[in-house]
Amino acid sequence: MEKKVSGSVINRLPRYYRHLTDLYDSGIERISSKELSRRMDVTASQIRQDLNCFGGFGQQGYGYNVEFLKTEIANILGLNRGYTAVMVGAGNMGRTFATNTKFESRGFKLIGIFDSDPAVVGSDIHGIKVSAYSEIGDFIKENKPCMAILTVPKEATKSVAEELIGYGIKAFMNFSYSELRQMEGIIVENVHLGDSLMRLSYKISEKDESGER
Amino acid sequence: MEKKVSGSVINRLPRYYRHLTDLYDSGIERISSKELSRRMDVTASQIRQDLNCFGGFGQQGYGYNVEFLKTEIANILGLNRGYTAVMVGAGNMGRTFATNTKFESRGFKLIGIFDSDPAVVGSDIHGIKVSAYSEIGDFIKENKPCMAILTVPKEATKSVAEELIGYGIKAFMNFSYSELRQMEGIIVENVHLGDSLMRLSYKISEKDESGER
DNA sequence: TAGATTGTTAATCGATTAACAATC
DNA sequence: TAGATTGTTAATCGATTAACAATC
Repeated sequence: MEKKVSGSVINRLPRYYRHLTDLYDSGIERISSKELSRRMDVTASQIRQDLNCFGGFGQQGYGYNVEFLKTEIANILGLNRGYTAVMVGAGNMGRTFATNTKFESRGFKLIGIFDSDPAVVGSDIHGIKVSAYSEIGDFIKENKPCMAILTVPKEATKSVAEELIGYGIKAFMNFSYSELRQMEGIIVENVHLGDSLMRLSYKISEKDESGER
Repeated sequence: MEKKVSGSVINRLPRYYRHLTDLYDSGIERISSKELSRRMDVTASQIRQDLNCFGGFGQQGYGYNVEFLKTEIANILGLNRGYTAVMVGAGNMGRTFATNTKFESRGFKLIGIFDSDPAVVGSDIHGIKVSAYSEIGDFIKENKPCMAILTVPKEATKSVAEELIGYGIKAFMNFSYSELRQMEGIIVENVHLGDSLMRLSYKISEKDESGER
């Protein structure tokens, strides 16, 4: 059995992937850990350590081939596995996230959107027709998506998640204010945009105070 | 000089605040670190260590008074300082974030929204009239907001940020795909919702593989 | 008072950085 | 070959957990 990769490393992987994609798109073919560290504001040592959790992707004296490394990280992240996802909640947040997010280049294909409000059922979001929430059970049983994005009011979060787990959903991206507890065998990413505001508030306060004295 | 509080602690503060708010709203008056640790899936030791970076808010044999602790954390986060913010970009993301976010309970008051597209200038978002981007300089000089939320296309991010820094903006919450580099004296929170998708993809892949063997 | 639970120190654990031999 | 830069080990640093005396 391979040794488990630490959460800190995994959290950094998407950022590496983004930077390599940018480098690739701007036509840069090779990069050293030193140059990448300069661009990303991290140490070169950390980059080499992180990558070597998964294998030796570089070459002494040369650095890393951008295209190769980008592809390897995509594989590590599982971005080419064609995972499918459904979204529950076709309100503002659901619409915006479904429309603005490049799902396919982040590992998922969004195959269904559901809402319980008859007023939005039938409308079109980014090429997907919103279905009635009552149909989600049959849809999941038939199409077997592994992930669900929850953009529902906070009161509904827990019960919706439990229902979907019953249908076989194994992972959630939860946008609602209500935190989804960790559950055995279920993968959860809670997104809290308000937390970023509070962190900004803290950092501004902190600076204000150091400036005052 | 007080010793600097570590980034790990600061990152956890908003989550403590959310949980205390929930406890308060459900009428719970006191809580022990042990009970809170159970609810939050962290260790009681960590909770006590974290809080004691800022002071002793509890009482031996009793625990913590929920209302008092909530208020103290709000003060630590600087949520009552009435910071003001402007938003640049009145597209989908801007609209949704402006509409769905309880700014005032996260430390900020949103006082202006700006866009360069004449088609959206003049429209109303959550009670705020969208102004022409060309007017933002005068607005900032007059109203002195300290923070700007960027929901602009990635090509525009860097130049907009530089312009706003010129007008005196000191902190950014950046939603665009393009990462804003750390700059001397400027506070930056980059939000990357796509990263959460990639982390989910990684975790699903990881589980798939362990299941296969 | 006795029981509970904090605040805080000490021990452990893990993550980051530094250093350098291997090697392209 | 000489120079550059990786992969990897060792050293450092910091964060988390455990333990317990203080005390409400």
